[in-house]
Amino acid sequence: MSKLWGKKTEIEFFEKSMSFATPEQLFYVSDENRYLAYWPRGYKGKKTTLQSRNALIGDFTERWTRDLIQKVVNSKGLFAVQGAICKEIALPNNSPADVVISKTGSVHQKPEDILAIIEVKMSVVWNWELKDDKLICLGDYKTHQGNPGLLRSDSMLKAIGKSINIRVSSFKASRIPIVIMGNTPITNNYYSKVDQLKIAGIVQGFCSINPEPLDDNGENIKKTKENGFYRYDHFNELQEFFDNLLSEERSFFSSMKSKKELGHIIELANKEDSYEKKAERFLKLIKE
DNA sequence: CCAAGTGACTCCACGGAGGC
DNA sequence: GCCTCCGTGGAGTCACTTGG
Repeated sequence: MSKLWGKKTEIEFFEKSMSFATPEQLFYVSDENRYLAYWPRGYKGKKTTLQSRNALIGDFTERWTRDLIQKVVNSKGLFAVQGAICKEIALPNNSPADVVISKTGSVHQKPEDILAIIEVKMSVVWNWELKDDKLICLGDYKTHQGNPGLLRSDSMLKAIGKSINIRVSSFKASRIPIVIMGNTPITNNYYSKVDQLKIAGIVQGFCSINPEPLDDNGENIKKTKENGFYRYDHFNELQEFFDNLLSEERSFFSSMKSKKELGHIIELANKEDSYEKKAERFLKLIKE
């Protein structure tokens, strides 16, 4: 069974990165010459802002997610593609999809081949110290000054913005589910927002694949009321989510019409024989 | 009244596009 | 082929708000 995100994943990130990057590119150097992943809570010494780690952790987490999703869809004969480009649905080469589930393995994608879009928003969660070439975990995200992953409000806003951008890009994007994958919980003032985004059909779910983001069994949210956020604790749980997500085609729809127009559209759509045909007619009519 | 949280703003590395 | 510009993404800063 595949492992989800945890301390071992972060050790892997640092060890892999240190084969080509210097410690100064990966860690802050404190006043006492300690090498730290984040500034510890309460640290009052001189601080700098590390930039060189950003691209590395971004690439690592996207690759890691691609590999995880590939295991989820392997049995279906599908592909998980990192950095997928599809200009028609607002995924140009300077802002590609982090990971997509597709019928083909190519970076250049057609809208009809894409089955799901996954936006990865992950970072280093725990604090680490590099000491004598060894990595020591100093504590969870409550013990350092950083605000990792989806706990940052602007990360949430970026994710929402990118999702809406895809939604309004083309009618071809309307059947493609969008999932935001992080490795932290979300803050409580986004609980109702993620549920509303799910109900409105903009985003099909924010999730964390970090089963134990806090040490000592620290309490953290498992799910919101309407499953707009969900923490996956096992690979099987994640597998079930994607099985369900890919099992039946859905359609996103939106518009701004008068009640009179809408009533007319419903009346016309209702003349069709089956529920599916009524839906197809309705979706066709509201975009006219 | 103070600590924690929030969000706008800023920084910087990277990589692609386009000009020369 | 080189250089400059610019968008992207992770992360720190800081003024302000909120809740205990």
